[in-house]
Amino acid sequence: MIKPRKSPRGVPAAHAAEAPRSADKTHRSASGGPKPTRAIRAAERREAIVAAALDEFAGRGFAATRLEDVAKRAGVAKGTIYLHFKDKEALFQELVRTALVPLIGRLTAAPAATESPRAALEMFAETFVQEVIGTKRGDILRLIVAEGARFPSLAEFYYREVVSRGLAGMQKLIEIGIARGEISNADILRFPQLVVAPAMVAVIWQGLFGKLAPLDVRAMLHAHIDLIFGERRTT
Amino acid sequence: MIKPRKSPRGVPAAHAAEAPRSADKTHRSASGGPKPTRAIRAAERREAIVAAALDEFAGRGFAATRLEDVAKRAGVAKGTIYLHFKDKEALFQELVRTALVPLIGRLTAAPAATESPRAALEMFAETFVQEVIGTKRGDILRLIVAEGARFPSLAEFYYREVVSRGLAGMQKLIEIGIARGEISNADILRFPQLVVAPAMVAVIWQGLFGKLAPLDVRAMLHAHIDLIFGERRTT
Amino acid sequence: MIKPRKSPRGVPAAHAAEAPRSADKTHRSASGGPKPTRAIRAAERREAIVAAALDEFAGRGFAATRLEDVAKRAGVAKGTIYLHFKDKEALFQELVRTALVPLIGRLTAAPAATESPRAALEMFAETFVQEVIGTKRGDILRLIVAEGARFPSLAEFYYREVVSRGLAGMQKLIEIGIARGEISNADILRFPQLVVAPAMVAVIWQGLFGKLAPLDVRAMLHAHIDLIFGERRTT
Amino acid sequence: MIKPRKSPRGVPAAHAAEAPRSADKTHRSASGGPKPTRAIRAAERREAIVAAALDEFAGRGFAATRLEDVAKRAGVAKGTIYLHFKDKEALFQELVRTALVPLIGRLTAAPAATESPRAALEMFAETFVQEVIGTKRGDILRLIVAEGARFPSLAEFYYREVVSRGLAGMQKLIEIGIARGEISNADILRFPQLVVAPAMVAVIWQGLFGKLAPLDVRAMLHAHIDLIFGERRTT
DNA sequence: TATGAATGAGGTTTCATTCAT
DNA sequence: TATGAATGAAACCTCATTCAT
Repeated sequence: MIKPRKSPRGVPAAHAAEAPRSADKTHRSASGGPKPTRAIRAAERREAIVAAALDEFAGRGFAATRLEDVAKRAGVAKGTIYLHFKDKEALFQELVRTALVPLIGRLTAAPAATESPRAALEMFAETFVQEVIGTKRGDILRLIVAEGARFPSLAEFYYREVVSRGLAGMQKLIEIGIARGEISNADILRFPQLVVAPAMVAVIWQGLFGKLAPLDVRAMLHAHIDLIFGERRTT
Repeated sequence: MIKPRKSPRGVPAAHAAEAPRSADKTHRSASGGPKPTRAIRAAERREAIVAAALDEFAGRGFAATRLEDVAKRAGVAKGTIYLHFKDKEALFQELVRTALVPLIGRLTAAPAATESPRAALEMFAETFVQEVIGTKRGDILRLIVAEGARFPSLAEFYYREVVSRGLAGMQKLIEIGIARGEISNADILRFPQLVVAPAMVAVIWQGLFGKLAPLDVRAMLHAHIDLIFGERRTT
Repeated sequence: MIKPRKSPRGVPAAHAAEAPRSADKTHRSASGGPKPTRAIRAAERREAIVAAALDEFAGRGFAATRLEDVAKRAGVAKGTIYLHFKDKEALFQELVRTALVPLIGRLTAAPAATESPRAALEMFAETFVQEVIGTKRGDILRLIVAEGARFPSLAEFYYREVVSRGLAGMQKLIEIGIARGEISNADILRFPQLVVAPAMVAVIWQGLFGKLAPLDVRAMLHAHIDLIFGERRTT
Repeated sequence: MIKPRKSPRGVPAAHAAEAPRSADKTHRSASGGPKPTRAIRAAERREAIVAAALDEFAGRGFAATRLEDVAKRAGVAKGTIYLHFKDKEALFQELVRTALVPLIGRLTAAPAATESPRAALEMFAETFVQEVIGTKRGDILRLIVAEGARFPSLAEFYYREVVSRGLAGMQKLIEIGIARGEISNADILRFPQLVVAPAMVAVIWQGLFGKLAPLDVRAMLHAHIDLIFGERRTT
């Protein structure tokens, strides 16, 4: 064996992180289609790189992540990354951007789906707990919080694509709630951030203190919904 | 012992750092006070280093900060940093720790004001707006959010010294509010995080989107207090 | 001995670079000529590669030239170059060699014109000005001057095929001139380099300083001929 | 045998090149002065780097030279180079510039020193043979010829500081020669390059063909002087 | 035969850390 | 105690070369 060159002189690593995805040379694209064409293989590799990058960036932050580790984890050579991404920063930004697409879908789908604002918020909370908290999507959120200030274009993108849309959706919901008399505090309308704040804090909490003091996120979000709607919940 | 270069440009190590020197605050005033003793000068340098480190770390994150820049900003030589701190990581952790002391003081002082829970929260909000938002203290908060996951000992310290105490204080306040009938939703007691969440979100918001979409933090926090107390505010 | 990454699976290694294919000039014209045979197409590609290589090598030098750029300029894929040339160095050497053939032809043809030595030299000068200065051939000359020291076999080839022949021709010319009494300084016979030196210098000058201080090469070479023949020129 | 890394992006070898200057830790500055101060040591290191760089660049060209080799040869660490020079290119340009200073001194001193133009030229030739041909200075000249086209600012510098001055000096000399009737061909005045061309060619010749066909540079330059002055030399 | 995605050695450059002064 | 020149391990990125298609 070769000893890949990890922590210089036996310094721990602090971050369990191996198991290169052996790159499944025989894996066909998701559909059971014909044998993998070159294009399909390339797309798979690109995905593997992005997935590996997510793990590494989320675990170490942008500056401390080594592309060699990303490559190893993706099961490709270092140079291969550069066939798909101009440089480390492009990979990082692309990662966040592409990872956001399903996140946006998930979360903006929720409010649109239902009748009552309260039910919509509860569905949002449930979706958030299931699909964000403790998942890669949560890592991405924390990544943006952590690195956003250093990547203005990324912060702007995130604001434009996720934050402003999400908040606009929230405002719609709140308007309905106010109109129906379910929400009494009309000021919330000006600050839809108040509605989402506990979800953000939950993501951060789990990242920082999850090991020390796990948080019952679902219960917390429900308590928050009760607060907004000014009533006891039945559950 | 050898251990020449621990984490290259890198992060972790994860174990505890050194105990801060007793940091004599005995300032010689600018006017011709008693001539600065060696100890005083040393303490001043240490402070200068910490202050410079705060600026640099807050602006670039841990990994991307160069000690040379810290030294330059502090007006000392690179080597001097190592007379005061074991290594980059020790400086970083020390910085956060010492910077937290006044932060803790500030914020836990507020709730201590006794009149009404609502007044206490409003005072907390006002203090937060004035002393945290847009200040170095806000930078520290964001720094912890951004780097905490990579420094478990720091997260633990922060949880123990700030978070758990702050939340305990909040719980006391909420209890009083519930006892007085000012707060109707008793579940908040289980999740004092809900009370602080908007403040956290405000700090993050200003860091990421402050330029794009400034947030009226004071108004938002007041709206949140209204929400908690289930009534319109008079101001 | 290790020989880092050569032929990965014990493949023989492929001996020295090939002889240029007979380079059928039978261009298929754009209009519907006879359909290009495979051999013709291959020869055309090879020529395209060499032509592209000349441009790139002349512009950047050997080490700084990227085969990808050569391929792009030649309109072929990177791998195709390796179907025609063993490696980068073989392409380079081949380029210089094949490019020299017409150069040799051109210049040794000139002295062959028989009338008077002076007329021969003037014809040489004229040919040089028209066919070398400011052309690809000039680039090749500079390329040899620049890289020759790093490619002894190339320098040797150049010396054998071009320099020694050219100088021998010059000596013949000079002998005639001396015999006719047109050249009084017999020592030039020992150093035919003296006759060619200004031409070399002109090529270098144009390459380095042509932009800053253009040189009237033709006039300079004529002045030099006057010098050799010890008289004013009539033109 | 180990031969660890042949010529990676690079060129050849073709250039015996080791023996790091063991950096003489105890060597005082040239004068037998006091023990080396930090500044003196720093200057010595800088000189060692420049000297090593000259050897390497002259032997391999700019692109193919590895700074690691320069460092090794200079007896310093790789990083040390960057304490003295911004990057590889800065080192290269600085090297040529500083190396030119003594060259300029040498050569322009010569013509100024004497009475008759012929004697001046002969002294120039002698100086050139002794101080340039086969020396580091010759390497620099070839380096400029080889790389100048890729470093326009360097070519310009060389033109301004060396070429234009040298040619102006030559013109003065020629004027005197013409005035005295020693030089009959007045056209040379327009092309002082003609006077220097053989020297340039000699440098190139020795670099490319010196091993194959050594050139008696002194004799050649004398023959050239005879040519210019239209007479037999006595020596 | 032609392609170009993939490889990975190796190059330049950075920067935490040391240590002679 | 303070300095900052020096170190050298790594990081990012390039590009000659290979090989499956």
